[in-house]
Amino acid sequence: MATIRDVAKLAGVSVATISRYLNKSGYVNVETEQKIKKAIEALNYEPNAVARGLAGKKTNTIALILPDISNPFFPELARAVEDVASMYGYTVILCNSDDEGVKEKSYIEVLKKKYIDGIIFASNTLDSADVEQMTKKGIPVVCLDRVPPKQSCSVVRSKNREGAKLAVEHLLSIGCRKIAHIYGPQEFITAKERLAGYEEAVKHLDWYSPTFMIQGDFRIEGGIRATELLMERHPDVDAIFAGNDLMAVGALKALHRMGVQVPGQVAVCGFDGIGMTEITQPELTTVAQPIYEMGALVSRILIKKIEGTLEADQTYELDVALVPRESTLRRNGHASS
Amino acid sequence: MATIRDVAKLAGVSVATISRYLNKSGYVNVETEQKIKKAIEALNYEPNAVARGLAGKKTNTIALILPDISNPFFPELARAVEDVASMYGYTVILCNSDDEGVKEKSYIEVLKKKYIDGIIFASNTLDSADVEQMTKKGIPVVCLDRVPPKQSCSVVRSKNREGAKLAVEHLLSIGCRKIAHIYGPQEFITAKERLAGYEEAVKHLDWYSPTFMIQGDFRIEGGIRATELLMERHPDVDAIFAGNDLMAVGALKALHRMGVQVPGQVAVCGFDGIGMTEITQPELTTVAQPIYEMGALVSRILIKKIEGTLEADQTYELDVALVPRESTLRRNGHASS
DNA sequence: TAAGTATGTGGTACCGGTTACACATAAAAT
DNA sequence: ATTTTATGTGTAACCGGTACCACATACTTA
Repeated sequence: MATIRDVAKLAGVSVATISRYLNKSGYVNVETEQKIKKAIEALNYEPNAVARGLAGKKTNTIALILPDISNPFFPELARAVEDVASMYGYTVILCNSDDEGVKEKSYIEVLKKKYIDGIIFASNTLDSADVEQMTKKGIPVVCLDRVPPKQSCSVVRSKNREGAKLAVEHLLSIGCRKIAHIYGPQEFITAKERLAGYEEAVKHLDWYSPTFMIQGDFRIEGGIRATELLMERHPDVDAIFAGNDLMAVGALKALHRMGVQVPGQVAVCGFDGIGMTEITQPELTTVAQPIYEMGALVSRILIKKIEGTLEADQTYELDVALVPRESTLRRNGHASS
Repeated sequence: MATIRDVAKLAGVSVATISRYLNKSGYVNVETEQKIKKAIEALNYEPNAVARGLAGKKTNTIALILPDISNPFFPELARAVEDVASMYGYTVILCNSDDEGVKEKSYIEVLKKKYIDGIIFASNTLDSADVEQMTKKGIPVVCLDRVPPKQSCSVVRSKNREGAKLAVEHLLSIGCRKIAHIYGPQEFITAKERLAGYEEAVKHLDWYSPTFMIQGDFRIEGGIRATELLMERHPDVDAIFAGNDLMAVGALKALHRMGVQVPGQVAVCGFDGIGMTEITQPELTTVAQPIYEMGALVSRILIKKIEGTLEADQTYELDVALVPRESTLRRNGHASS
């Protein structure tokens, strides 16, 4: 592999000139430029990114720390992040934290040592102290769907509370009377907000009772269990709003096993808008987040922070949209009494 | 950030000794060791990975090039690769090639410049010349589910042909008479082999005809279209074996729209064993590949090649397993005539 | 005409590690 | 008593770039 000094020698100029030519920093004569071009061509020279990284403390690499890439929410997000990153000449390192603080920290250690240019957090454990520590060391951080207490970094999120209300309103509008909510683990701000939105939307209704709220785990299995428990406790429920799509899928599964018709007897609505919702039977109504756009945005923001084009830490709240599908098809008058 | 020279100064020794201590290469006196430890502690020293990379031409980074992480087959694979990699102290770079040669090549360019230690290919376009070029430059490559013509790298794959036969046999065993096959794009060796396996299994049966084989695109949409075409052409089909799960999901969707009962009138079987197969209604029978194990294996092999523990290029063929589910429930005698 | 400015280039220290080599000492082998 | 051998440490070149600074010309401008 040829080095910059080889090129310099062959072109008959100094390495400084080559470097200036490569980075378009400073003056280079047109004729010199031609000679350099030829030399580079002849030697098949490619500047070494590691050396550049060492000299310039910039590696053109960002990290994406998420709980688990095999959670169906994240592949699309990761794809968006990588698309944008590669468009800007950055490379993406993938980290699965399983939402465990220890793993997150250990990734961060490694990433710092590797002179990573910035980090996207879609994982949950980190507190604002950790984030501040990063940003102070000059490593930009952007968070997804989580807000460190003190605004210590930019944040991209979507309107969970509003989304939850949208879901409830939609369920009411199709004639549902008793709408239950399966909420996710309250460590997740998304789960908290969706629960809050649900409560806000239903608390004024006469049937309202905390017993309609039941905990899930943001996964299919938890959705199943919660639904079983719920239907036992409240056989009169005619709609389930799940805190995310996976739990909604679980609800669908559980109801099907119990022989309960969806949407005939119970309507089901999820949250997130993952691809899975289109392949269930019936297809699942969901409050869709713009997952790809979120990933693209978070990536773009990070890169702008890295390149100094963006200064202030801001919170970006993206709109969600209700996607009505078969699982909440309107009742023909004969809504449950 | 403290450097090795700071540590050396504080500990009152030379950088060489620090380096030897850090890498456990060469002698270091026990007392010196203690002094170094203290100094490192005091300065909160962390060796700089980029500098190490430059000096040692080893970055402890591998790349995973796949078509698209949002294709449901790959997240689990990626997770496995990353799990094993991080276990061995490696970091994983994610690349989405969309199966486009241009993108693959451009990723490879970047990766080479970054002194990446090795590459896992789960993408399809590369020919053996490209691979050879890599391996000659000392960058180990391991391929997944694709065999470069001349064995120029290690390969991990699964028994596609056998799997296809398994599927056909299973469908026959539950009483199916006319089994169609939706095959994937023939650029993919997996599609080719599964088609071959199918043909081999059915060509001796009296109803056999090439018209039972129909092309899909390895995605849901293609599965739908192929199924529509197929049912029009052959209303007498009583089983569909799809070349992958996504197309099987498409088949399920199409049949449902047509009002065809699954498995009552037509049984459906997929291939791959992605998570989605468990959430369709009916749940989908599939020939499951050990996706996680494949990822873990491919990652382990790559790292062994990097570290020189493994020499010869080998092909690892993993077993597949038929997972019978609702979409191929046994008929009660009344199979279609 | 002198000073100022835009253009063009080279020398070299530096980024933060690794490692070959030289050198010193103490213990073991001959 | 002398040569080996094992142990321990330091000097400095090197990995392959970047960028500051000095220096040389050629035009402008005052």
